[in-house]
Amino acid sequence: MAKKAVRVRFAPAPTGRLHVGGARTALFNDLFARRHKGAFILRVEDTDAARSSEEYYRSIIEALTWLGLEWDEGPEAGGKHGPYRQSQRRDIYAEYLDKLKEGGRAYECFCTPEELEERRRDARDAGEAPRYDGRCANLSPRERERLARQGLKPCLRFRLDEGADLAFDDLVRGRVEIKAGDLDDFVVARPDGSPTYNFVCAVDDATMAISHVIRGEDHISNTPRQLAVYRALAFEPPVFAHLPLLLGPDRSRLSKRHGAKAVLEYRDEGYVPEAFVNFLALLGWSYDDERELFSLKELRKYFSLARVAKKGAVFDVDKLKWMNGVYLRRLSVGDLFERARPWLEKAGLVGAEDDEKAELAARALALEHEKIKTLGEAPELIAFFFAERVEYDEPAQENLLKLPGGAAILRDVAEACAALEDFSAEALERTVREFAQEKKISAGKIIHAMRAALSGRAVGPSLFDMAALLGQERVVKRLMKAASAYKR
RNA sequence: GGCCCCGUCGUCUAGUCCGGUCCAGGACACCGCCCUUUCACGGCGGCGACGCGGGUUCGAAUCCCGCCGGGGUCACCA
Repeated sequence: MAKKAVRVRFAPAPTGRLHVGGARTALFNDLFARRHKGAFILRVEDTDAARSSEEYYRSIIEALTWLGLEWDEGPEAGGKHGPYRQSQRRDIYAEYLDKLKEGGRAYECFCTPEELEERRRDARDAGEAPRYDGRCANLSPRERERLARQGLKPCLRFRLDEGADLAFDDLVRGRVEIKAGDLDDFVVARPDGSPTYNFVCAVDDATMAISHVIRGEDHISNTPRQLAVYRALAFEPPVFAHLPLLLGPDRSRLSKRHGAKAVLEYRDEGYVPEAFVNFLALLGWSYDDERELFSLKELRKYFSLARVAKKGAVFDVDKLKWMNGVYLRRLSVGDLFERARPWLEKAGLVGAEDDEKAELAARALALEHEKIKTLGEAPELIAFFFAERVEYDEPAQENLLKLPGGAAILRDVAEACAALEDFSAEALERTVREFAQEKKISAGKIIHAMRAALSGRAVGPSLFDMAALLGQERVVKRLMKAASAYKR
């Protein structure tokens, strides 16, 4: 048997922004396609005109692009199985809808949404499964005519074959057994003729020659219905792989109620795509018992559905943050600055030009390199280098107070600094240590007080590096300022 | 409630198919120590899990049965 070419798709509905769950699904599709040298198709499921918007479509594309995913066919990429927006595939659906009708696999149903809703409620109250009872399944032509004359517009339902075995072999979960008897005749087209999800999904996957449908576990229950459509239309069904869901801290499906954010929000907070993708890949997939750092390229080489877990995974921001730090640390100081630049500009620390401010920011950031976890933290980490006046936070004030000799000592330190000809970190350190010894004060105390005076904080980069970067003038000024603050 | 899926440290997971090498390995988080001018980085160490009950077996996280727990889904939304 000739192996079918691998073709997978990611099919978002542009009714909202791309969230982490969707991003993970898209990523796994990309990885699977690359791993098997197949094609990755982007299909836009915009049949719900009321809820779909061009703006959401744009933002989804933006998010996928940011992640670094690449699709071979899609609305803009083109391809020979297009169009790739469902709103432009009406003719195709109409054609297959006709086939369904011709084959007697669809029938008109005159029940109104209100009636159906009521029946569902009753069934639920009676503790029964709320399923369509098939009352319109065998309407005679005369009855149909009578109902139509009453002004009722029928929708079209799929006629399920009660005896059909709709089980399938899922690449992640193994065999999933579902009997047709557990399902009801579902709607394939609304009264206005517009087709619904389970129908278009099957038709699209078939006509786009999709070989593997990789999607979230929440679609498992739709699979038998789609299988039934494949069968009725004599399509060869694809292989299915249902990914475990992404969970919130309470282990229910991740949603906005858990503060689940859109992918682009993570970008805006300063997470880098290489870390985000790496982290996402590990949510449900693993390589072995220890390796967990992978580039997109490596993921595309190693990914395997066989190693996808069945259990849902909780999205752990702490670990994402750690991983982001790992990737940030791997950057050269120049790259780190360039990537943090948008945040620095937004905070007003640097301008668009490469001037002294940019130079200072780049060097300051280099001193905070091993500490930064997200690019969004960059401004607050180095803001004190730019501050006109230093504000002392609580711990800083304490360190200032803990300095034996207080203001007088600080003034002496300032003088010593002012007297330096060579204002390098090394010279500075030598001077301060000698000074400490001379005054019989622990170097640590002086260093802590100086850090407080220079940055207003108790934590920060190596004091001498930071002082050297600040420059003699500012250092002396800030030390004197801190000394005078004691009197208050 | 029906149907479907899932169940190893707090979290992500390795191991489960082919039972012994697992008194269960790695990572994040947390705690301690070291390095050290603080924080961080790094190093070392610690805490911490096979949901429960039966069975099969010389031996079970791994096989079988039952139970319990969690989740998903039941739209003219996708």
